[in-house]
Amino acid sequence: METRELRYFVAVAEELHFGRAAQRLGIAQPPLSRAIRQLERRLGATLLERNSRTVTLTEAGSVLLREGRAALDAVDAADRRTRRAALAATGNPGLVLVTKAGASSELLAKLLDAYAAEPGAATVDVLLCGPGEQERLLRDGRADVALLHRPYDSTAGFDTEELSTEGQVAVLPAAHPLTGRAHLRMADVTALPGLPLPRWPGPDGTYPDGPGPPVRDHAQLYQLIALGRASAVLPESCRSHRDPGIATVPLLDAPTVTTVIAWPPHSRSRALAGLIRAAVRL
Amino acid sequence: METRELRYFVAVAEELHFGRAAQRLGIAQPPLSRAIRQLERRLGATLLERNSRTVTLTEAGSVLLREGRAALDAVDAADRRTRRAALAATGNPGLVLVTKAGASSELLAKLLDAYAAEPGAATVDVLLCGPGEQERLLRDGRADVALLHRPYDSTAGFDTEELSTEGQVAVLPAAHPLTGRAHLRMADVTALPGLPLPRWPGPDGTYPDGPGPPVRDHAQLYQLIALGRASAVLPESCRSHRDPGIATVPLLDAPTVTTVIAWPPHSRSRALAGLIRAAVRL
DNA sequence: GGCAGCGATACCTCCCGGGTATCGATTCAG
DNA sequence: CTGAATCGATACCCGGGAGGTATCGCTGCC
Repeated sequence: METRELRYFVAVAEELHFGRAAQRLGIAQPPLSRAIRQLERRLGATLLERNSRTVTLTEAGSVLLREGRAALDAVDAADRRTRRAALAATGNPGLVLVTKAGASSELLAKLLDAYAAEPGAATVDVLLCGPGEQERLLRDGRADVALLHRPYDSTAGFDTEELSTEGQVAVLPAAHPLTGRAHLRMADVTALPGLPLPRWPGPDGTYPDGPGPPVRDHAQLYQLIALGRASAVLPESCRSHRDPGIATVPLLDAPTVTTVIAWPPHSRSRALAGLIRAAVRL
Repeated sequence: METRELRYFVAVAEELHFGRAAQRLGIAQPPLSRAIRQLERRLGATLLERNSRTVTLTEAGSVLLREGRAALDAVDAADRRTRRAALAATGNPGLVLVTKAGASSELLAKLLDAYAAEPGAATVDVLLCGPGEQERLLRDGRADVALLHRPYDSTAGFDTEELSTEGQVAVLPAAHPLTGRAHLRMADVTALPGLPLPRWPGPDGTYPDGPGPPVRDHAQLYQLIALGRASAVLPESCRSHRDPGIATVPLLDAPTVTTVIAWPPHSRSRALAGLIRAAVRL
């Protein structure tokens, strides 16, 4: 199986429309139809059910979509990491660390300081992204290491070390009556009239249906909360974000959040090993 | 990057010889040379240092060898799992479980019994292989789930659940004087005159240099021990293998061995989930 | 210095990936 | 019920590139 075929199939499987998929791939529709047919013949499997009006995935098709994405990520990672390794030979053998924008900022600062203080430390580029994007960046080689937050982020397929564990707090507009309480329960927060929990985008960039306002990062979220349009449940460390319009109340029964440092298995560069060592020493 | 190019590069990087690599790939040498050059041009990296007499890997080349193997495994896995999914639609949605030949046999028997007793259990094919091969089989889709033994096997990149932990024992010929002792230490066993520890093949199928006899599976090993030609350090459960020519003595300071059930992340078939559930209940 | 081994180059062939034009089926407007 | 629109499949053509053969050039080594 060639990566070209995989890319074609993934495009069609995501669009469920040969014309749009062809457009996205920058080719005409007929060669795309042929390529998919040929792929099906070679696999001996029907991947798509097409009745000239709608296209749907078969069982085998969804397996290939999932596995094919992973395989394409692995190929992309091979490409990028090789390029980086070639650059490293001439100059800058840096690391790329990715984390959610607005999360674990003091932990990250401490980590970067601790690592920079080590002899022979490499430069660390910090990449901020929305929630759910980190796994992707780590898998396809755009990042070398990530700070993830269980149970929100999945650590499946990565090596990890736990860095810290913390409870969660309710984040409310400062004027809200509940801010006077010493503590709350999840049930108090999930159904606040007029203060829905926000919706975060999924891995594909689209927002799930629901009542809350769509939100891309923590800055947006804080602003919406200060405006009295949303509430949130966040790790305790978000309290370091001082904002007069926002108050936090401890939650007794929210799941604890574990911050972990994660990296792709088998990647054992000296720089990465040093960063991980610095992290576990924190 | 196309998988064809990756296959070509991996072949050359493993053989370090264009002629042999071309033969292995079933093509002539000139197209292979061209393909590698083109790959290097596109990556903007020198992968191989060649001086018309010897070929060596550059730093970037070893990165691409490691990452490329992983990517090819992922592509192979996509291929195989899609084929299996297509077959499953027509008939047999079975699982393939891989474990080291001769290890954890009673645990495996209990697991298979427990799972088979569940309603709606799928058929489980058991694949036995040499040590170090399991990770490969799991990564490239030839197996769905494995029993691994830490710290001997690496679980990097897989999801795992611990099943059991046990100490290790020295395995000696029955006639050996040390068999009378109540217990031993590692130092007593590693340097036994005339009874070297065996050599297991590495992931590439070749044997490391050393004194011990090369060994492919546990049956061979037991035979060599009974013949007085080798000794071994194995998990306690190997005592279930009763053999009059063989005796075991507890080791006080050997690392404990943890048997884990491991599967590729993101693979969540109903059958696999059931097997894992049965395993953790044991 | 001649020879053997090995990778690179030159040059040719042919397959296959991609394009355009068109067909056939299905859906929907009116 | 009919015509138009939409969409995937088919027919056919073209060009690039993958692969083959012949050969060159370099490098150790008797």
